[in-house]
Amino acid sequence: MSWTDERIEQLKGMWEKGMTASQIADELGGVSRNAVIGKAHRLGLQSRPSPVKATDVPRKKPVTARPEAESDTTPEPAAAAPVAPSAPEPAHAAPAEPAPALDAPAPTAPPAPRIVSVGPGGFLRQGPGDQQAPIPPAPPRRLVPAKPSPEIADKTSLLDLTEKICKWPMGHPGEPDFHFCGEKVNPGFPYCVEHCGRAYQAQLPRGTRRPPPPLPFGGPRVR
DNA sequence: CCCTGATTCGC
DNA sequence: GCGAATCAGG
Repeated sequence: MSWTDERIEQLKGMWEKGMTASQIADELGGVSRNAVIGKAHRLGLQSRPSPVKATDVPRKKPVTARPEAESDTTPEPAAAAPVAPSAPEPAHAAPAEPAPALDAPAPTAPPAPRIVSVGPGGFLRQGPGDQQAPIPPAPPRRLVPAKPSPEIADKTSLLDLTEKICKWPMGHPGEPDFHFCGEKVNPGFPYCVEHCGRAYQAQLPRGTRRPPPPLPFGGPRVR
């Protein structure tokens, strides 16, 4: 399997959405987890929250270097550049939703999002006033043509989307019957109540394949 | 053990 | 450029 433009695109998207390399490899099919990671690096995508990068590892383990008979007498004590304390990541801005413009850097007070409570799926619920799309936008996964809806006559097209109607995709982009849910949204969210329930589930670790809460239309593509 | 991402290096 | 092998950590 080769890295076509489309597959690279998918990789990028999934990687940025926070999917694990395994999930991505799974989804793309025909590639291993390592392949995905390797490709991601080659693409310049880099290390988002890696669970394994907690401690600073100076990368001192050349696998094939065989440093056995290494008589290297230079532990280079102060040779390394004094690492300047890197500026901590500012709040991970989540430009998820419509909100256009509004570029007020607010250099003085970067207010932390006011978390009011935690929703059932683990997503953060915020006050009705300052509601914004929760952290990672919905991860509608790849869908498979399970059953073409017969009532696509009055379908909701891309042009019909507003902040008030559910943007849950129905079908596949590019296909003639692709449309959107079109229901009334759960205020503050891009989806209706029902699809919010699907969209904002905590990313299940991994052992939990998603059989119980069935995906919109069939689940990952099978190969 | 399972998982994760990172890195290396032969192809 | 690709990805298996390997490493390192949770």
